[in-house]
Amino acid sequence: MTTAAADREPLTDRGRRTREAVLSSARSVFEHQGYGATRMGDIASAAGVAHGTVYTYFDTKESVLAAVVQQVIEDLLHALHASSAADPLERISDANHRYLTAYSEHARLLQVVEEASFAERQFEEILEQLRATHVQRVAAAIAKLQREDAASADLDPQATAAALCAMVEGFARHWPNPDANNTLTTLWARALGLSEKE
Amino acid sequence: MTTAAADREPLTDRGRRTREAVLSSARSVFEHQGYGATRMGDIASAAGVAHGTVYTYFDTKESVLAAVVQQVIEDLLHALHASSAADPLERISDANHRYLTAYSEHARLLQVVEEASFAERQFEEILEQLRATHVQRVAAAIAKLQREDAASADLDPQATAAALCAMVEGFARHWPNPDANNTLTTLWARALGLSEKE
Amino acid sequence: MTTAAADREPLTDRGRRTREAVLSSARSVFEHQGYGATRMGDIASAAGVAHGTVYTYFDTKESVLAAVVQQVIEDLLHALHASSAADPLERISDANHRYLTAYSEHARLLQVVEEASFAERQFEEILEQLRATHVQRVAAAIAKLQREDAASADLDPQATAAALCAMVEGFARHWPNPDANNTLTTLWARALGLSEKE
Amino acid sequence: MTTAAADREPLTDRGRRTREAVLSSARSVFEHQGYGATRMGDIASAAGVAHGTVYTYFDTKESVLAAVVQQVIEDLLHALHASSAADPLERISDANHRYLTAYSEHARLLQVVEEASFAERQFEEILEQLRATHVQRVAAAIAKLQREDAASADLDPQATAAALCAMVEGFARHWPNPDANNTLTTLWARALGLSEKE
DNA sequence: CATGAATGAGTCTTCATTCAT
DNA sequence: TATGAATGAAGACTCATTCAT
Repeated sequence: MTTAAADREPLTDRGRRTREAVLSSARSVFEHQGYGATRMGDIASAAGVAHGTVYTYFDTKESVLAAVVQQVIEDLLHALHASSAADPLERISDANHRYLTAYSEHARLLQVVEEASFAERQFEEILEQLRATHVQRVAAAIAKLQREDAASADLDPQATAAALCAMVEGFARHWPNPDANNTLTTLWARALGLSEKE
Repeated sequence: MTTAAADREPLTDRGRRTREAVLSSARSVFEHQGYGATRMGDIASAAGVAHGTVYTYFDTKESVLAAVVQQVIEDLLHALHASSAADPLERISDANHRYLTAYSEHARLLQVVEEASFAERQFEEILEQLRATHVQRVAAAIAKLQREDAASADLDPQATAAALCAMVEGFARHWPNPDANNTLTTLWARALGLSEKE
Repeated sequence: MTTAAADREPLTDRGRRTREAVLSSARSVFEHQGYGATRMGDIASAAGVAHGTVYTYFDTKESVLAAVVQQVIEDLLHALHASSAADPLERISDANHRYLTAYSEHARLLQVVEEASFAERQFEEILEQLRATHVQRVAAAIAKLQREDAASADLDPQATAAALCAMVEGFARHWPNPDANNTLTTLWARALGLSEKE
Repeated sequence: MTTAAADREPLTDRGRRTREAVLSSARSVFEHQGYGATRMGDIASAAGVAHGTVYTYFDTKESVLAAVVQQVIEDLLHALHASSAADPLERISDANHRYLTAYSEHARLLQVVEEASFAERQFEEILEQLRATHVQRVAAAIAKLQREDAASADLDPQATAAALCAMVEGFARHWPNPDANNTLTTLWARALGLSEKE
């Protein structure tokens, strides 16, 4: 609802192009060097602009990352929408697949955000928010499965969701492999007792 | 010969005490401020020694953290020993309990190590090594359960272990709660199909 | 030919209006923020024009202030004309009144000029010139009073004028109050020995 | 009562010497170049120390000036003590002489402080305080003269003091000449109506 | 061993001015 | 004329590390 990374919007096309170039270069440089090791000059060079030009659109290094992150977060939140599949198993597989895909694409940047979160509280909150959202959605999905008698009723949706989300995130972060989805879906299904149904 | 992060071993008793003080203060300061925000002077002040004294025992800031980390890693590796309980469920509960306990105790420092890992490759390797060890042990445990027919045979021990370890680590990091063990043990048991046995 | 600080004269009506707007905004901004703290962009914003437009009419920040100052100096010099009153006391009161009034009106800007005089020699000279003129006029007035036997003959007009001018300026700068004129006139009259007359 | 310019006190003799060198060089550089035009590096070079050494004792450029100023203000306040002479005229001459002497010695630095006062409020307050103190002391002296019937009773001590102090300060600032004291004393005496006595 | 002073490379950020459109 | 984007030199301040005592 609010564009947190407003800084200074370009008014012309040329400006728009420059800002995009800076943003895109920034993402690339951040991913390669991390937050702390990235110099504002690196970003400028990568974008092919002068040192000071970065400050035409962004106030600080922090706000450059914030702008980069905004897009990523939007993408991830988008990937978190519940699946509309009828079959419970498929729903889970679907959701995990979408999240794993999105997460993998942004994995390196998310790590950078985590690094930055030590220096700037803002990013800690962003990550917390993202995780909380993920857990909420999964908890809701579990509750729904329970109402449908498709998942074990004795599981606490909230705690279970937290654990399963941790698994997905951790898996995506440290063991990125193409088969991840199968493994995860199987484990989720078993953990939730999906096999009990019907 | 034994201590890898020794830098410069103290020769006198007084030296030994000073080094300990520095190390202990360092851990505390790192935990409170993070790696990047910690100044060598902060560590010195906290230890009640002069600025330069830290360099009597450690070559760099990095090596101070390395020395602090060493103890933590040893403790965590120790916690990873397989349980000797006879009951499979108990074995899992036992192992997770020990790891969660150890992890919680060192959670903040491990975060700091993660932060430092962006600046100093050394720490990235340490964390990777720790995770790999964790996964290996869990994979071995799963394989053993499978041989005992206590766990579903169709699970890939390696992949499953990776996912479950990710769950434990993520859970310990972001949702530290006292009931964690119950939740985790239940989910592990279901995921592994322990209930199928007998 | 007449305006010394012209930089670039506007050729069109629109230009004339823009230049006036910039000049007027500049004065206001300088008065509020001082010379050093004023950014060219602040002036542009206040005038409702683009950043670069200021440079259409002025070469440098310094020359903007110079243009602003010019008007002020003219006004002050105008206020320095000797009074035409017949009564000596009235002449003094009159002159001081006019100067104090003019000074008060421009007090803040004169302070700004003083600030700028540290960075740009030009303004130091302007202030010196203004003071010198003031002293000359007062010295002449004193000499005239002496010739009329209305002021003590043993006073050195030059030195006395310098001291009295310092008093007026200092008073106007640091203790601006509506009663200033009375106090000053009384002191001047006594100092000059006006009461001795008749 | 409080040492406002504490920053970081040296603990050793060597440190004490370095701090003094920096302070003394700083004063000299400030006087020559003004506040705004002085670079921290200029101060360091002048003191023969490395760039960073200045920061061993002072937090900011501002605090360097504050430390320099402190000594000056103390000296000036010291010069403001009332004269103990019996003769009223002598008392005035005495006091003015002392103040003019002290002021002249520090005139350039006081100008620099005035310059800095535009950027840093702290210095504005220091100058205001100094002026207020001066006025208070002079007002008290005038009141005393009035009680002794040595000065005209119809003068408002406060307003008169303000005007006379302005005269002294302005005179000292802009027309530093060796004869200043005679001129000022004469004018003060006449203005105060000292001649009326006896 | 311990101290604390000294070093100086490194970085972010500012902003007057220039320039393409 | 007017615009607003681009430039890049400049400077304050930090802090890990070294060194003289």
